[in-house]
Amino acid sequence: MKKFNKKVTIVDIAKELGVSTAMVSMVLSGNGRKHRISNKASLKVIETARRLGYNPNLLARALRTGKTGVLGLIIADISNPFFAILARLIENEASRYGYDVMFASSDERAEKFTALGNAFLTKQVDGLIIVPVVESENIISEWQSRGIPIVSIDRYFSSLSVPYAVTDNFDASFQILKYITKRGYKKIAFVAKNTNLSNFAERENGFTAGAKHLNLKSEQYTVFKLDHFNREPGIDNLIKHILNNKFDIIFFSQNMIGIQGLSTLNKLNVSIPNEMAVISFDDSAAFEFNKPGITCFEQPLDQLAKKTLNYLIDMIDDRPGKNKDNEKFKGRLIIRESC
Amino acid sequence: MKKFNKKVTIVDIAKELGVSTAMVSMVLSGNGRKHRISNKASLKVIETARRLGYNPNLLARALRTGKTGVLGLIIADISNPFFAILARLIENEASRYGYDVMFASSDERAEKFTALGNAFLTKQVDGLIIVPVVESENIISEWQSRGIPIVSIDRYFSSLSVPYAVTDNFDASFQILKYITKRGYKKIAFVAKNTNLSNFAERENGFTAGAKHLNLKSEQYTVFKLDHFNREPGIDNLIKHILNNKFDIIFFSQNMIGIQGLSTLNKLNVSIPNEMAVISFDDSAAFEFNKPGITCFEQPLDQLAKKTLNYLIDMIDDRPGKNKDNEKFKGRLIIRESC
DNA sequence: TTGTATGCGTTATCAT
DNA sequence: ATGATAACGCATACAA
Repeated sequence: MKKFNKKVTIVDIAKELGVSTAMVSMVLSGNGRKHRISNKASLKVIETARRLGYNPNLLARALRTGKTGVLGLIIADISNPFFAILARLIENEASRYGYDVMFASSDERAEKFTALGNAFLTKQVDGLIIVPVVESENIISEWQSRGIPIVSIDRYFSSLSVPYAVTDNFDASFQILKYITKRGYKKIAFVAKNTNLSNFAERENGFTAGAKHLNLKSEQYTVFKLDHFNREPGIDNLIKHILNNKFDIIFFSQNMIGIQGLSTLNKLNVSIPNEMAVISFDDSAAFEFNKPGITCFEQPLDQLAKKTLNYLIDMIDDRPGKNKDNEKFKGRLIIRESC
Repeated sequence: MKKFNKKVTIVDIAKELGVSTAMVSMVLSGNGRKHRISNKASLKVIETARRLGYNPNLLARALRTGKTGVLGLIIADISNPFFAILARLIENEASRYGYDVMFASSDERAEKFTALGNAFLTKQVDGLIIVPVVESENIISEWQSRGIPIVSIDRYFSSLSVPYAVTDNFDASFQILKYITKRGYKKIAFVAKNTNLSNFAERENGFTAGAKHLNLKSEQYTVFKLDHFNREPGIDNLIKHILNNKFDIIFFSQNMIGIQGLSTLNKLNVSIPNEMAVISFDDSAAFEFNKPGITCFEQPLDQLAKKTLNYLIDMIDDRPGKNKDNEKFKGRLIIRESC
């Protein structure tokens, strides 16, 4: 593809006006006043720039200043609606601060996560927003020690001092459990992921701690764990097992697990909530449109996105500690008919 | 944030080995063989680079070569699952070619679309993948005349010669209509968007042309149009109108329209398919989990993504016409219980 | 086979 | 208030 009009640079403008590129640069980068460029000179420059169709080469500027105006976003999978919505909110916030964002999906794999982050850094992104994956502490720590501005969202590692914005998952599970018991259910199946990622671990801890706090007997609740990577189709069997063991409610600990579990229940023609009640973390179109609608816990994604960018921009602009450097946000129950 | 280890550059490596930066550059950019650098020299350079922890500054390279290795993706809204899935497929394909992608959501607004594209171009993306919006012909045409590699996906403008990969929407509607009539439905409400964007227009054309081809009488089908931007909540009223006028099936022309319409039908406790049958363009979790499941038409998104990147990479690498420069792909019906 | 020198477009330091 | 010029890190035409 040939470029027809070769690009016009500050040199062209300087030549056209018989002034120095220094002056042109100063006014065009918005530092005219700071350098006390006269008003008429400024205006002339601006006018000529427009007339010639000047566009700054942000690449050159970035090379000089060290700032690209681009953020790297690593989530688990952009095609998962949970992350898609999160990405949209992050996009909006980033844009408010004048940043563009490059995204990529880690598929929960540490090697891919590492490669993606390194690729972004080689491209000189100004900062990283990450959804950390299993076994990613070391690389994150390395990035941080290199001075990369980095914030994690949705999950965090307590062993690291990386700022984060996450849902208060412990409290969330506790809330859900209280609701379940208030509704009178007596034997609860908590379907979890077999992983120690903070978000899932705290959901489980919130559940078990809540059970103790509410004086539930051990026969009244069980925690089942599914493979984190969804490599085995274990959910069908698990659901059957739960059905066969007189549980009266299933508490799904996540979006995708809930959707899959629901799909299984539907296939088996289980009547909800009569034969089995259901409640799940995260909302989803599937939950809204299932009949009956599935009661669920909605995370405060907008707050997570806002706070994440707050932190990140502060780090990029060298204002550490202007904001408290991590926070957990409360979500809310969406009551429907399944529980 | 302070960077502790100042970055190591090819200069450092050259100094360390007492060779020229030219040589280092050649081997490190993978052009060692081309320039006939000796094997031992190459190995020494590579080893030292690794030892010193060298990372190429892609910004500098880009400034020099004019290629950033970044693609700009402008879709309507990343939080819409349709586009989220598309984005994921595009991400995968881009990665196969070694590209990263910056994304942004146009919200179907021409001004935003324009601003986003220009911002990406100022950042020197190597190419643009766009879902064109209403009134965007001019700016697209301008980009193209500037020699920007650009491919449109999902929709296209026949007035432009921009390569595209889209679903054969005309054929799709025809297929759906044939299925509807084969199933014996007699009075069809086609719920469309009031826009002349190619994808929606061709769905409508396929529908009306199909109706004529199948010798349907004009009383047997009606096209209803909703505001493209969803500014008015007209769908509730429209659904009621359709119910009151003895249609026996609704054909939703799109994802979001189908979901909203379904929501309304559910609120009104309409029994599907007895009181009203339903079929929709695009699949969705809502369609899968609704009871009854909604029959729908699935677009071949993977093929669209693949072809889009084929075209784009060929343009970037200056191989115009290696591929046929636009194509329409067939999708398929997913039969469920609603029709 | 390797080195020299220059430029990509911009910003920023020092002069004047 | 403005100009000259050296960087930023890399790639490449031309020499040797």
